[in-house]
Amino acid sequence: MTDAITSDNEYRQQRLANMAALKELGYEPFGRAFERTGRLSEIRAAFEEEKPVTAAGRLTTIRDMGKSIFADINDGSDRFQIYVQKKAVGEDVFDAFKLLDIGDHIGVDGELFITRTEEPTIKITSWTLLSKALLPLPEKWHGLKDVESRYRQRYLDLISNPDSRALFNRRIATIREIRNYLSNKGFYEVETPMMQQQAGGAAARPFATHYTALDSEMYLRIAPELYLKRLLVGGFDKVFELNRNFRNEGLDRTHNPEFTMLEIYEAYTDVSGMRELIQGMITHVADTVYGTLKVGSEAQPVDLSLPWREATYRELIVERMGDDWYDLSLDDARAKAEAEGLDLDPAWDMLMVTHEVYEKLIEKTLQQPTFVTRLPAQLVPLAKACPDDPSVVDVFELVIAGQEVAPAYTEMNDPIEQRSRLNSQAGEDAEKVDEEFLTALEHGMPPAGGMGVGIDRLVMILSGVDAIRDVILFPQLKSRE
RNA sequence: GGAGGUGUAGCUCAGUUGGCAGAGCAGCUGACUCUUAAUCAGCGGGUCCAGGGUUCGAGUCCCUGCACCUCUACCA
Repeated sequence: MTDAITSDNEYRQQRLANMAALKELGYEPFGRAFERTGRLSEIRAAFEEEKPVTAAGRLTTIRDMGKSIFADINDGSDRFQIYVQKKAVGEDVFDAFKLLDIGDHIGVDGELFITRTEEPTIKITSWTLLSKALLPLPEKWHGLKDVESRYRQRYLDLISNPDSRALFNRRIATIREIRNYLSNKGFYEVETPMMQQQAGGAAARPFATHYTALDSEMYLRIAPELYLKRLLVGGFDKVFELNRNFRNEGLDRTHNPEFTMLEIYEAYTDVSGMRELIQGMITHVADTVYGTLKVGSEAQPVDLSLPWREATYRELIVERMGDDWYDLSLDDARAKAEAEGLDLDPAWDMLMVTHEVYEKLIEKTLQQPTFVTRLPAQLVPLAKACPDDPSVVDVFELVIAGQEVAPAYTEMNDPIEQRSRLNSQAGEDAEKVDEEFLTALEHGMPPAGGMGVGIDRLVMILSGVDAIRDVILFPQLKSRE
């Protein structure tokens, strides 16, 4: 099955024979550029009976009626019916057409008409072979269901499963609309290094590689953050980067080792500026791509109507675990959490127990968009403290459909404080601290709000799919050797 | 890392108690000038994921491995 990619079976033999026969008749099996009136979707949109058109596409079905043939071609924009009549094209051209197989790319000249069953159709006068397909397509009715084949041979999935193609069209449109939105707000899109001497800006195991010319170890970035902040120092007041991050960690339903991340930084604002921005951005995408603010799936409906709920971390904990939660002794709190079915590490303190409650019992239940604010400072070492309470930080986590979609910070711009936090984070690996970044901060980074948005996850939530592999064209899979 | 599930024709799937390997679509031959999952008649097509084992006999039972899926654990 999936490993028989170039298997030499009867289908391939038959198609090779058809190709040889066509060659014999003067048809070049692998053609060159072919000028068409337009995409099939454009031809359909400008349909006019008796209008001459030139079109191209892949043959997807053939209905042979004897002296006339109906077939469908598809160019990725649309499917369109063509009609080949022996009387109209002549016997030689007609007989040669019968040597075509489903999957072949052809170009056609003809005239538009509407059949008795009211199907817009091209009645062809001539056709050209553009590319012979030597292997068959998946079945027309059931499509390609085998999950592994759908990922490994995504092209077959895209050809035979219209839902999959539609989902990737939405992903493409989502990314385009995010860029439009941010560009219209005056943000500059920048590109910063994906290969870094130190993989900073997040805590994750990086992929390591070796740069031969410099004879040095390099890492694929786990986040662009530290470079984007250098640009804040350099005078870019509104920047974003929308591109790939790489993390050398496990694979599962919601994690792919390379994933698409949007990071946004804006000078002279703070976390509340980010809140306005993300609400505007996501509702813009929903409006323009989905045409509605009611998105997600039937099982996981999401209503993006504004305003979105805002709740402090503490409020959510108390709401779930009772007014007295923060007055309980560690033992009593543990007992209460365990009674809720949580499995707690004996070494955990109150902070960790409480956070386990948040992650396991609360976050997953936040179906509608919720800004969780005022997180404990210990959990978020790189954000600024709230002015009225240094034990909590001025951040939010936007949670939708039980998933963290966008964390935002009022960014740390004090180089002294930043250095001490990075040092304590690095522990004994002092060389892991990005000194050049700290130097940049000492030149003065304006106060700023910053935010990260996991694009794959956003697409999953808006489209209501639950596997990240379904929104990444070529997800990571193990080698089959 | 752990547990469970799946793997059969190009594709989608059946396969009973261990007893000749099945269907639909696709392919091939033939019929058919408005079909659209075209229809009708006929014909081919298998490394049953791989490797061992049990048995007179294994797609089916046992062991090992591989891939994929789900749950779980780890992962700021």
